[in-house]
Amino acid sequence: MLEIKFLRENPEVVKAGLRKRNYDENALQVVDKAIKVDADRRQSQTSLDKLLAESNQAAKKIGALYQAGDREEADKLKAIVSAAKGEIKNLEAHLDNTEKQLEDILLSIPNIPNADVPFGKGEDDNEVFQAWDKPLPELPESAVPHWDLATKYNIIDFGLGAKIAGSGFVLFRGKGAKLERALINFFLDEAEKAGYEEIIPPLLVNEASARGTGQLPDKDGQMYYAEKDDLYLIPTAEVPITNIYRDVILQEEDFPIKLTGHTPCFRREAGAHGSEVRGLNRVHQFDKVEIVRIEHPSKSYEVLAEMLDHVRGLLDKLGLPYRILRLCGGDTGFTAAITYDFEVYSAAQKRWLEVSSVSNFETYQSNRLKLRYRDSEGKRHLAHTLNGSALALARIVAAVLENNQTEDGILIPKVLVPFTGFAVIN
RNA sequence: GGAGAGUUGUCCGAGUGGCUUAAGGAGCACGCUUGGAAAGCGUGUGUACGCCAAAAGUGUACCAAGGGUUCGAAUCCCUUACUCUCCGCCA
Repeated sequence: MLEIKFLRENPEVVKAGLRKRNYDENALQVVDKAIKVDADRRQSQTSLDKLLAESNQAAKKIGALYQAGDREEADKLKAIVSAAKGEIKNLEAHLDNTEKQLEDILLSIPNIPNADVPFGKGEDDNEVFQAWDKPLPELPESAVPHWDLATKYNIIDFGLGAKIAGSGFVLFRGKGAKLERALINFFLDEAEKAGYEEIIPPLLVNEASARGTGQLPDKDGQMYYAEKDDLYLIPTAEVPITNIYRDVILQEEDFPIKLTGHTPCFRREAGAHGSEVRGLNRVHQFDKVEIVRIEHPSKSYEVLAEMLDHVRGLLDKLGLPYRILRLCGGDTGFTAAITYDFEVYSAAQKRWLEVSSVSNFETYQSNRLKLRYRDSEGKRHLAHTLNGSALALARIVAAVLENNQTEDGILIPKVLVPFTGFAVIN
């Protein structure tokens, strides 16, 4: 969430950011509301602190009086302090209430988009940041989408996924499973080469972690929730990995922090149907390798560019046609300051599929996480957090299967062959 | 799942209602001392939110978390989390 101090001092900057997210004048009032509640909060605290200071002093005096044997005077003072307790209780309740109200308001305000983020309402307004400038693959008439290839070669079974778990769950088998595992290992090895430390985190997280990275409260309902244990299945490795640094004060020399991890990702994604979501296009559980960076604010945009390069490299090596979108204000996620989406061309479906989303959250997550660093003068500042998919597996599999299909089978990209142990699925 | 013992600052560790402003030690930083270092000595050493134009300063809260008792709680009571030991179960 945004820092109240920033909001108080720069209300117009915040409003300009919210306009980019298509807030109308009426909705913008949330900013003034926050400032008003904050003023109330500070005033309440000042009064409460004063009362508490007085009562602390009185308590001390009572102790001294008892020790001096002056019970009468002590009892008199006791009566006075007791009488003031009601007012303290009231003020405490009021302060508590204002603090909660302020937090609710702040949680409802999304991150301020970076200046580079284009205006726009939805996905149609996203800017093509880097187009695919070579010809798109041409497949023969006989080419089929990946769900048909999956059945033809018996490598992915959607029916069994549905039988065992439900619609939206898939089962990989044989060479399909091996391909999935090969991609995971390839992505992890590439991340390791780029200097990322590999993490295997818990796949279930507590509420504090889900709040820390911003899945709660705004994305409640998109996560699977284990009620008996009050735990959430992770929608992305970003959640457990970034939360390593919840409530942490780093030293400047701890930067750069580069972490990666493969996890299954669980998403409820209610309400989608049709060909858009067929096959692997949208599933409840998919594998993903994530890269996470914790950075000094002065470095975060440099690092963002570096992350884009890393993802480009992966797709180049796999030989998949891709383009990069810069998301517009209306499509940029709640917690991100800027997001670049990578889309891969899936030639049989003739569709672009999102396979990576790389974002700089600036201080929005770190403020929730209380993730800070100490500068050379010993002052504390919020760090910047960034993350990106490198990459999301299911859709990559779809594109690899479709784009590389031939009469004689599906050709495995060269870089993957050492990981799969076979060069063709037939 | 059952029984018991714990959780104090950067770390170790004392602390059973007011002489605690959290003892003592270690670490760290700075200074003195030294040819230089070690030892020794001295000083300082957290987080959050207020007040103040700001710095200086100052107030409040924080002894796992949240509630409660009391004029006053690290200390007493309740709930929860986590750690350890033993038993049970288990890949």
